Amino acid sequence: MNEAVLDIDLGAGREIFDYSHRQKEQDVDKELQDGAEQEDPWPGEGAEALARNLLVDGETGESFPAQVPGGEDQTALSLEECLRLLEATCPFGENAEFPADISSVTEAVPSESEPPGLQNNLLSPLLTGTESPFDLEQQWQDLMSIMEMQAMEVNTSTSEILYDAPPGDPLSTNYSLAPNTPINQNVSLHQASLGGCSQDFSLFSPEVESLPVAGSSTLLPLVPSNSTSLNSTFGSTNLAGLFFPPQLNGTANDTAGPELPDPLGGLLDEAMLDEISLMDLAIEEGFNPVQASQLEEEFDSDSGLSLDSSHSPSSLSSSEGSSSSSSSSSSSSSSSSSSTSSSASSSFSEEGAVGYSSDSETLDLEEAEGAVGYQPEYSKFCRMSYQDPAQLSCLPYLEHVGHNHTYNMAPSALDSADLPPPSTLKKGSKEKQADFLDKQMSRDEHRARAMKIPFTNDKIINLPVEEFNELLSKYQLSEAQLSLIRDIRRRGKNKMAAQNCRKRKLDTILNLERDVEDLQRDKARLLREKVEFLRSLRQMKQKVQSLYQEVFGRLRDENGRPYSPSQYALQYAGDGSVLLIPRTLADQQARRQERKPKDRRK
DNA sequence: CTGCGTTGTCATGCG
DNA sequence: CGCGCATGACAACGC
Repeated sequence: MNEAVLDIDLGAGREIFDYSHRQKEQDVDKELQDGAEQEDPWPGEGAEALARNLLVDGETGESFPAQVPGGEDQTALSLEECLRLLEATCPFGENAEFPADISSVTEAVPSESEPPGLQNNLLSPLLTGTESPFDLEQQWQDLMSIMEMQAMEVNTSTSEILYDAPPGDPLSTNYSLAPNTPINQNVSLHQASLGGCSQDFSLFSPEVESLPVAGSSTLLPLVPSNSTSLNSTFGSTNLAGLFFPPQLNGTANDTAGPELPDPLGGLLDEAMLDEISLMDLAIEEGFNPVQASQLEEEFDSDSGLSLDSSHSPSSLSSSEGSSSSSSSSSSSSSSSSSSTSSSASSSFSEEGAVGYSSDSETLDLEEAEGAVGYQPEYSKFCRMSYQDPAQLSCLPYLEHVGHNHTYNMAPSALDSADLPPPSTLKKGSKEKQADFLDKQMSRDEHRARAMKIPFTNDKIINLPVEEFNELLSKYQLSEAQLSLIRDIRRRGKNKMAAQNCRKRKLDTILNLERDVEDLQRDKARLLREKVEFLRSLRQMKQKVQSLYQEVFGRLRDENGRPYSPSQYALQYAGDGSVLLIPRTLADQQARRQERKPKDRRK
């Protein structure tokens, strides 16, 4: 949307920008896809190997002993490789500052309030958080928008494929799996990032999870260190909970997606894409506006585009709001075309008015043919597409064929026409012809003939002012004749002006429709990209969580017993070390950490 | 006959 | 002020 506004503010038509712009977009898309592919082959055994290495890694002096020496509350351990591994799998590229970003996985903290049935209390953190309703609305809007886009795209034969992914497409594969995927949908990742904090803070503290969302949920920046990006959209998973029985959400471990070799990584991936499976359903079974609107009401969505817009081919009014700002872009083309017409009208042609000849006319129609939707209107415009008045007047007999009300006709017709109305004419071939030709005459031509105007109406109308005055001066004309001539000229000019005006209006409408389609495509693309980002993000978080579990599970106290997740937590320190600290201490630090962003906002 | 789309015309405003 | 143009509104016309 912003793009469109910007486009218009620049005063240039979209046609000018679109090519290079879309090239760039496609490049970005490619890069994003590549990034997503790279992250997929997550080494399932990586965590294990990592943990093994951690026990012996003394490289940085941050290693931790496999056996914690007696009674120590804090145990330093190295997660350097863990971080490195995560960084390598981070879809956001080398910009990721992972030592800071790992703190963003605070929702992965084993929570004391978790149900006791979970294994070691370690599996749950990432999967059982509470979801802020704040994001639900946003997510729902996005979802509705995507569905809307797809309903439109499916209903019309467009060259652009949005979610009609090929059978091998990872996304679609996942989406179709989603409804049967028994995983916890209540994933809370709102407090995903605390990046940029130099102070020691609790890693995986449950307290942090209750933090209010610190950022806006507008766009998803590419830079992972931006905490708002992580906050923005992870509520989407809760959407799945709306549609699938809650009992499906309880069990954690399950099959991984085909493209997700690691068992843990696949979990969230499938869960994350639940909402997209709805989109697939919308495509395959047809979008149900009633159901959607009910759900929409449930979330009080204020999605920018109305659902009806995708179903009503002539819903120009519904799209006017979103495209009203783009009228200036179409007006630019209009002005250019009007200038051509004005310059053309200055040149005199023997017969027929020089009408609005827009170069964009054929272009419009051609593009409209391949455009998304609005096919009925296209046919309509085809039917009423403007005939060139000059062409028409060159073929006067054609005027009788079509639905053409023009009163222009060839000068030769003047000779055989009479003033009395056609109904008074008698039978006879000549009279019939006269009748026919008489019908071709405009009222003004009849009047001109009646007033014995010595030159054709065409000259009256189309001659430049100077030549026109010259012509008038050549003849001795009465005041009535001069008045009629002036009226004829005025009406003729106005007639052409009206035709041009209507043509412009049609062009404007077509341009606006194209703009709407472009914007809808852009919106769909952005939503797609957003989903991709979310998928990557969730995978990353899943990996961090599994690493946390792996590391924590391998910790042993002086008696060789594992630490209780309810009593201890791992904490990431600013210097790169990871500490094992009591929960109470971690909670305190988490609360301190929580207040800081709040104060900053004030 | 009615509805609708097309076209011409008029009135008006603007440059 | 006249002119040309643009455009909304209206009416006529044909299907």
